[in-house]
Amino acid sequence: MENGFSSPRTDAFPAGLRVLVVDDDPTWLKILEKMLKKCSYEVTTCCLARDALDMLRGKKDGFDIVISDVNMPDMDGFKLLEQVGLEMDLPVIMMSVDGETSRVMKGVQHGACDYLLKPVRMKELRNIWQHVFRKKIHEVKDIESHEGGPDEFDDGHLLSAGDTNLAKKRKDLENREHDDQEFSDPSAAKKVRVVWSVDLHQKFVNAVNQIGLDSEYQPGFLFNTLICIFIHKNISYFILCPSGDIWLSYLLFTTFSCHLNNACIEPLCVILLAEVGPKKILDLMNVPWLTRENVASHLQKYRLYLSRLQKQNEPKTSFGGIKLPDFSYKDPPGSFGLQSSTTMHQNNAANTNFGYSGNKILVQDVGSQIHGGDLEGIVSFLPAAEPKKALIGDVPDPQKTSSSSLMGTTHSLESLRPDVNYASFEFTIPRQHSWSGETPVKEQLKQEHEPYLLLGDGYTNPPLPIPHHIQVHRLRSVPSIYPRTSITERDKLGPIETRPLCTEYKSNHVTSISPVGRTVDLFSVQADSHIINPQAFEAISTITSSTKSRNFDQNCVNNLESVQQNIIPGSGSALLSSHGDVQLFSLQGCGYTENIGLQNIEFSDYNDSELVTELPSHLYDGLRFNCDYLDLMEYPTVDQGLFIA
DNA sequence: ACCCTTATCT
DNA sequence: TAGATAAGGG
Repeated sequence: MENGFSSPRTDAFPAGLRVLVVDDDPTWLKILEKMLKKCSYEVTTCCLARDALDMLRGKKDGFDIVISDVNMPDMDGFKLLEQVGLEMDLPVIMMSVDGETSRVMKGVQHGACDYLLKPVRMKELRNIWQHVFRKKIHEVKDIESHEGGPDEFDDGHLLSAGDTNLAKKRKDLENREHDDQEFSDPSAAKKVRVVWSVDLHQKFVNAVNQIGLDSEYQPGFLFNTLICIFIHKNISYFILCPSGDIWLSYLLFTTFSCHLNNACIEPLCVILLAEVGPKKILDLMNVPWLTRENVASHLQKYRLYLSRLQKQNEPKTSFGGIKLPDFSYKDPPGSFGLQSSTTMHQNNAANTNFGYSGNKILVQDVGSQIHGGDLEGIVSFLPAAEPKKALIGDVPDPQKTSSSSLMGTTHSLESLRPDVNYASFEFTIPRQHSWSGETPVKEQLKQEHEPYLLLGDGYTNPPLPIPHHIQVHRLRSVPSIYPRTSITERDKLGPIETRPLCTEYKSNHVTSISPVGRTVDLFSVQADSHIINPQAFEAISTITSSTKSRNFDQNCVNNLESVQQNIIPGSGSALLSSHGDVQLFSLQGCGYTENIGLQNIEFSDYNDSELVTELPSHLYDGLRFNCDYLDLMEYPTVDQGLFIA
């Protein structure tokens, strides 16, 4: 097509692809339009085949590709297909709810370049550009003399087209033989090394950063863990909501928030964790010819690069001048794998350096003065028994906490990989309670091999004035570039049996920090002299098990109970109760002898069986985060562009 | 079946 | 060295 992607000829080639969608069903039209737009395509819809034809005729070069339903009242889809084939050389994709071979064959015979089955998946739509692309390639080839063909694509990535085709084709092979023969000729098969130009790398980095920022709900995509920190009666806690789906986490959190709210507890901050994998990056990058393997490979190098970078900065890596224990007992920068509980145990004893590791974040209240090395008051956790499986039957002794209790816990999990995840937090709390989002909390996220047990000494802290309204002012998403640590067992959650009681809790101000670059200097964060509750964040350490809970109601109740039971006033250890997905930790600072007093938090609502419902999809919208959190200024730029070169 | 990470290859 | 590929694992 001469029209090619003339209009969209931009960096992001497939973006702007002009698609004409024809379907008599308005609902489908809408859906498709939405999906296509999501792919950054330029979409035109039409519910009548005739109109479609008219449009095409009247606007030659107006479209790059046509997607048409097979069954339409005014004109058979095949007929349309035929006409288009005759009059204009546009790739046409047919679709229908019926996958009968003969039909598909018919479509193909009539010249369809693809045949999609409804419901159409995003993936498929994302790939439709290929048809246009291929056509283009062929034309260029035919002309041969055109050396400038590739110029169409500024990145000069065209070279990899063949590779792309093959790669993509591999997957579609089963049902797309036709395409294969038609498009993957020998010449195209030549594989070309992908060159990660600065531009491309930038896209990569952007994608990484974006993960965790994109607030739109996409099942199984993006976020999957949420952490909420709050203080109650001078004791800080945090809730960990690991799940395969951030929204589930969010719902759980939301629900919990309501109770907190009732108890006049305000979350200090909310952190979202997201896993970053080649696939997601690839999707976000939206670079057609790139393959997952390409990204995976690059990601590997990137991680190495980051760890190198980190190592350089290591000496500086101390909190408030405190030298942190180093747990990376093993290995070089490259290995950030997750460790088994056992390993962790060992590590605990060992001293090593910081390292990154998946989904482990380190947040520290920089403002508070932490005494390095002082591990007294180690935060402990008490994984609660999971109702059903009771895998974690025994609650470790809070006192023993740390490694030992962890051991016990994890060991009881059979095949289940100890879904243990430690997180330490390091952040600066901007003075006051200005959780208004105006004072962005800067957080330094760090990843390390080991749970961090940083504790401060006891301080004498004035009681915290507790706001009456809980509001999540900040939501930070923190995509982890490092391998996941199985914080979650995604998708195993099953239907949520909870009902969001306070959807209004959705955050209004979400700020995010750089997912990746965090290592490097976020430490510059100012340590405000007026920390709200220094003691509160002395240390945080958490462990999470991903045991699933079936019944949120029950769990919540259990939670509460266990919390109340387990609280050991003055123990200085953290206490945790958990139902599979939400865990509550007390982060009591040393020297504090106050009871957690969650009595005020009522979970009774959960007892209402009527509340047990599946997560209504419409809630997603309601829970959609606002996007105003994208404060890019907060992004460290460390990694941008540094990698290359 | 799919995706991820790591190690190794080129 | 950078990127591809193979291997192992969840």
